[in-house]
Order: sequence, then C-alpha cells, then structure tokens
Amino acid sequence: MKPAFYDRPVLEVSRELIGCVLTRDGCSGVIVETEAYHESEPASHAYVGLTERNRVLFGPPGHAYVYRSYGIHACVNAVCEPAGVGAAVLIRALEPVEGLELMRERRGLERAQDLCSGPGKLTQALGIELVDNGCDLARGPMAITGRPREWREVPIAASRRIGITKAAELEWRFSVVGSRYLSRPALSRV
DNA sequence: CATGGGATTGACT
DNA sequence: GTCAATCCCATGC
Repeated sequence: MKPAFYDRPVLEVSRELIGCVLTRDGCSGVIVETEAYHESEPASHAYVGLTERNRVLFGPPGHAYVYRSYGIHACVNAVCEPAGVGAAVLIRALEPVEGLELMRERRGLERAQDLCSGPGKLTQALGIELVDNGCDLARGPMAITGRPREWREVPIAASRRIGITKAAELEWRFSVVGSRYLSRPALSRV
C-alpha cells in the first residue's frame, strides 16, 4: 500500500489493515489482528520521545518498525501518521495463505492456526528479524498489499490491547470476529 | 559502565 | 493458572 494509506490517524489505519496481506519472500498471510500505538499514550514505545531504538517510529509512514520483545521474539509494526509523529500499528496475527510448508519448518509446528497466531509467532513464520527494521512496506522484500475481495466486509471487533500495563483501558485492538487465527479471542464489543 | 524492564511464548503444575 | 528464557537499549550512577 502507498505511504498515503499510512499517513492518517493510527486508529483508522489499524482498523483498515485488517484483511490486508503481509508478504515476505514466498510467505504471506491475511492480517486478522492489529493494535494501534501512539506517542500520546504511555504504552507506546514513542511515548518517551525519540531514541535510537524507536527512531523508525518517528520516520516517514509506510515503513516497518521491528523491535525485539523479551529478548527473544521480533515484533513488526507499520509506521503511521506524518513523519515526526511517533505512531504505528502492531501486526498481531495472520491467517496463513502462502508458504505454509516453510512456515511449518520455521515454527516446528504443523497446525495452520498455530503458525501466525501471535506477534512473535508470525515474525518467526515469515522470517522477519531486526534487520527488517526500517524497510519500506510498499516495495518488499516485506510488503503489505490491499484487501482481497472476500476480506472487504468482514466484521471487526474492537477490544483492549494485550500484554500491556499502561493505558490498558483503551480499546485499540482490532480483530476479525470469529477468526481461528487470533492470538486470543476478542472479548468486548463489535 | 551496571542495571532493569519489557507491545511474548511455550512448557509445566 | 504460573514461570523462566534472553537481549536490546534506556536510564542512572
């Protein structure tokens, strides 16, 4: 998707990335779960202001912000809003589409619903690492493309973000209602 | 330069 | 349900 798609309020982009396709090399999946983060709230890595770690968050929209979580996993975000504003959408789960055999190999697991059902799982399945930090999502090797026709009208739930302690009351998580590929089911409203 | 804390996962009780 | 693994980097001395 073009940079203009990401150059908007992060909550809009977070909702609209549901149903879009994340691809890296031969592996791809439909985005079924996202979370929005913004410099104005303390759960965001951008909250503390510009640092070496979060530099990409403040850069131009449409790029990937990849960070290491708990020393073990990589997580991938799409940077949003104008350059200078720290905001991004965390990609939390995919429904696998292409390259399932390679994903199974990387994950050491068989069931399709275990391959990309979490932010650290999907990066492992697609081979995303810290070297992908800052990559342009319009060009690849890692890219996000528009919604296939059958994903344009899926029902979307908003609920609380997962795994945070600060600003936990905000319902800034979006997920496909009833999807079997989520990191966790959505509890609250549609 | 030393320390501490995660936007998680998988194994185990 | 609990809990440890493990590394980058922000912060503070």
